[in-house]
Amino acid sequence: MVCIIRRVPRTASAAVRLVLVERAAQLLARRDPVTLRALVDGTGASTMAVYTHFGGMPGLWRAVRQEGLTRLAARLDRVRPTADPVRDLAALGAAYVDNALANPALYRTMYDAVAELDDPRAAAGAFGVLVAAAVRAREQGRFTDSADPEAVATQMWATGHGLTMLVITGVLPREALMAHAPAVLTALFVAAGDDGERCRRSVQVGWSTLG
Amino acid sequence: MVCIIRRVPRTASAAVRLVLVERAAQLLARRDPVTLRALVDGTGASTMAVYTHFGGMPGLWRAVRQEGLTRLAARLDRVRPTADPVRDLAALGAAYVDNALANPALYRTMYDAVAELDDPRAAAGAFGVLVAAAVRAREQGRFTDSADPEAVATQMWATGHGLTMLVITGVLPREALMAHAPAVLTALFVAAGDDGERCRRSVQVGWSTLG
DNA sequence: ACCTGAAGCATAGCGTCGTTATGCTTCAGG
DNA sequence: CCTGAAGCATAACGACGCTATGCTTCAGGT
Repeated sequence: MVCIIRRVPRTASAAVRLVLVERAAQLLARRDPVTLRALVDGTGASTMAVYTHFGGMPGLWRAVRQEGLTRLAARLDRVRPTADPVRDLAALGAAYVDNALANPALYRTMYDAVAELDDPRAAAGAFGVLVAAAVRAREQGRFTDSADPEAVATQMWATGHGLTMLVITGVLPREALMAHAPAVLTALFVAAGDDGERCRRSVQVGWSTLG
Repeated sequence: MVCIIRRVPRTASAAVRLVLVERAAQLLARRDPVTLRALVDGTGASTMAVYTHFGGMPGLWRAVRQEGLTRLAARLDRVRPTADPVRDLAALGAAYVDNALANPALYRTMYDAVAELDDPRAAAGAFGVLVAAAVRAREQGRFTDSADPEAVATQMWATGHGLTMLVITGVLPREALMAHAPAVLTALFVAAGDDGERCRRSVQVGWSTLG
């Protein structure tokens, strides 16, 4: 029988991977060019490390996108559900934007080729949190029965992504995001069936969790 | 007195600029890497042409972004205003999306650094068309007096950009755009004050101009 | 206890990238 | 006719991603 399990290398291979990905995130945050030689300069490793662990720069970028998605998922997990699912949806939107503004370069990198990820289930998981909140909103009668939770989540995602990108690229100021995001979310939730004034209050409470 | 007006060079300088920018757009559309040497290979010019006319690759990218904006503005100009301003807003959204899907690589390039354009007035002009339609909607009582036309236009832009980017990057299928865009637009216009059913009809008519 | 073979890594080099220095050609203005 | 600046071709430079090569290390079999 062929041994499928790869033997554990003497230096924990996963550790080198983490160091390189984190260094890439550092370079991105510092707006430094993420070059092969700049990556390994700080770690003491040689350029070959990128090829043994990632198979080349495209593989490293894939890992970096995965890291961005992991941070996003962790940030969304910090949003604890409450009795008000519409507030929760707004809070998830605020957390999403908060994460993007905290790591703008990493956020942009994610969407360079988000279609090809190492682990697509991580993306599905993060999106599932949004859908789950929308389902609860429908169960509690805030959204009409004909409202599709996946559609609401998709529209939230798309609008949030659009506003976030325009702010990150410098087209719109940060204040514009704070001004428009709650308004757009309210419009979407009201269209899904929520009562106008009640929705406005829920969104305001949920969005204010951003600080 | 010093002559400020530059003399006309023997080969019309503007022509070379246009050729190079168009070649860049070709390479982008063909998904070929836009390198300095690939640019000049087809034109018979040498690499120096890029430096005499654009001062380097960043300058060329600026010109390419401007070209993308010009095409977008031309596409939006083809939308003739009607008696129904809400229909017009939806038609402008459809034209925007149509242009982006026709030139996806050029569209992405535009937003790589849309904040730094050669001629920001071109962007303001294209955006102004959107604002003007929103103003007409308010004047005709479709939107409430408290609705801010610029806010509606900004929210339309952001949501359209988000949906478009998700489709271009391959996250969402094209059908998703056709399914969600009219719904989001309707939600925004209803939030601005339009009547639900009337808005739905106007958006459907305006969006259907996409074909 | 020795041998074997694969994995991890350092070094050196390749081709291509954007960029620049240099010199030739062309032509308007005096 | 002379002068000087603009446009362009050539060649070269440093930095980039990538790869070929050989050394070191150590688990697993005999």
